[in-house]
Amino acid sequence: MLVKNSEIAAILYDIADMLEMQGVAFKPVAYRKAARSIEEHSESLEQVYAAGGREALRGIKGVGEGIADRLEELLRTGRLKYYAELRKKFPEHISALMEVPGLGPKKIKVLHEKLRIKSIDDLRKAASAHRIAGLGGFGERTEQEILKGIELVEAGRKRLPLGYALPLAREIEARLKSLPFVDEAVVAGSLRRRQETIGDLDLLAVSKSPAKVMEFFTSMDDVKRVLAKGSTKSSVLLSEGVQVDLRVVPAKSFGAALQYFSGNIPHNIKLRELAIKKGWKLNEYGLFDRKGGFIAGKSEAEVYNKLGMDYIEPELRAGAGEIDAAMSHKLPKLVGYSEIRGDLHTHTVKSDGANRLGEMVAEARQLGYEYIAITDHSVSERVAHGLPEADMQKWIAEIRKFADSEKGIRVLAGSEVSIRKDGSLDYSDSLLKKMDMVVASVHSGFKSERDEMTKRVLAALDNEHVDILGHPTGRLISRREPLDFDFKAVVRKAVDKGVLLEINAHPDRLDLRDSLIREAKGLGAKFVINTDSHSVANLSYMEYGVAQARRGWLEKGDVANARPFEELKKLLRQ
DNA sequence: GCCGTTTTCGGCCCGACTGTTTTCAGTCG
Repeated sequence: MLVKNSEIAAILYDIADMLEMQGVAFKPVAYRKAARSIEEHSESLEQVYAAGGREALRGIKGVGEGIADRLEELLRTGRLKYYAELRKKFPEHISALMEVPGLGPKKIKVLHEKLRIKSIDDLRKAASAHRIAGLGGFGERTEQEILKGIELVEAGRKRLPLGYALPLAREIEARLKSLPFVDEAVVAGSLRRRQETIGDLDLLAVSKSPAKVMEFFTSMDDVKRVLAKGSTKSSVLLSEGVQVDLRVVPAKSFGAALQYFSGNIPHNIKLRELAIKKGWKLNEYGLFDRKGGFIAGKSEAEVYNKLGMDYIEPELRAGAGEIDAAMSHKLPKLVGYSEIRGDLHTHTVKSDGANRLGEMVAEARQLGYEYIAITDHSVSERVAHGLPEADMQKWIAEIRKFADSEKGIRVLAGSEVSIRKDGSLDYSDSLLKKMDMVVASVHSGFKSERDEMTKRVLAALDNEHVDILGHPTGRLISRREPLDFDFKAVVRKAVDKGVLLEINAHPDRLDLRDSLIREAKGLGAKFVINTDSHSVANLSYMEYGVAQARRGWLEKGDVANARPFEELKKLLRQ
């Protein structure tokens, strides 16, 4: 029996919803906190429990005596009586109703009790038949909103990968900035934290004429529906199905508002609790003393400093220990977006890329890089036109020849070599030895058992020619689960053998994920941020990889390709 | 149900928007 963290979290969220529908106070918050922290925990609870028992479960934030009991039962038996009991009180599909915007536990409770509504289908029928308007607290409008809400649910609003959401948000930001009555416009929310996926886009603007800004925003060409429109805050749904929220504040509140709208929620709650302890109040307008006197708010740094801590970079605002670190002046000095000096994992038309060697190198030069490694696929990647041994041999020679004629940028010849089922590599040692750069990656057999996969990856790391472990967990965001292997064992081996762990910057991968980066750093690992580019345009993905590294608390010194070539060389295996 | 340089008991973030309301509850982020 295998229970994934995400499944456990889903059960806890479910419990929270049901408790809320029963009108239970505070417990829902506690269950949600625990669910969230389990979701974000890098190690599977099964392993946590196997290794450290109940005490180890208690060590997870938000898990106290009560929830530890629930988890223990769930992990031991695969069932949870408490959950089953609750489920009996509610129809099977009722939690689906929570997905409908505008419906929360209170309204759902009324709908269930008065109209016996227990599914989206029931809801649609009741609303269409006008049976909902007239119910206490419900009216004509609510009925219409419910019908629209059902449409939204069924259209399936998915979370957007960072790499798709950020350009879109920047485009809207630029539109706002171009307005004469807008003094400032910035991307906030989970986008500013550079979270790997984004639910909706949040923007913040400064203006003396908020009404005009609201008017412009809600009547943009690509607005499909206006979800809310107020004097300082509006939400719209764009035609491509993305929700965008915009808030306007006065200049003196800009810092406080930016702080507030950048979140995340646990981070903000902690800050406000700190303010309360000092007898103050923190909201989006500023930090205020007992009498309502303005203490800070113009800049974010001001707010953090007055609360007794160092400025915290947005990527760190996850409620994962950053506030304690900021108070004791122990925050990392994060690797900067402009500190990357090269890309060590790229493809060309020789295998499955879209651009030629010369074009890739020209673009790298354009980006100001000191070096780039060309790493086309190895033989067993048939669909990716992986090169047979002899062809790769020639290709390496060709790249070398090209490299010799290039001034001002170093071109390294290598390959992204597939790790076979048995842990051996796709090319002979004699060929690997000739390469400047060997990126070893798993491309097949993703479903292998944990032990087998662990052995496979460990064996690959034992090959003395491997420089980098490519996209280590193999996950594809919302499409493919990460490989199951003993992460600690793999990291320890990589550290021992001097293999760099890749942070793959492709928006669909972002692999390693933030929590694993942090864990690996704790074990002494060194990293490299690569784009895995299959075209010149892909080289710009580097930004997302750096964001991921920053979310993993990495400093410049942790990242091999933030170093000049001579230093990088020392980090690579000879 | 969780948690503690104000607490092992008594708190638990805060404000905008909406709709159905004559002063506010529910939802959302």
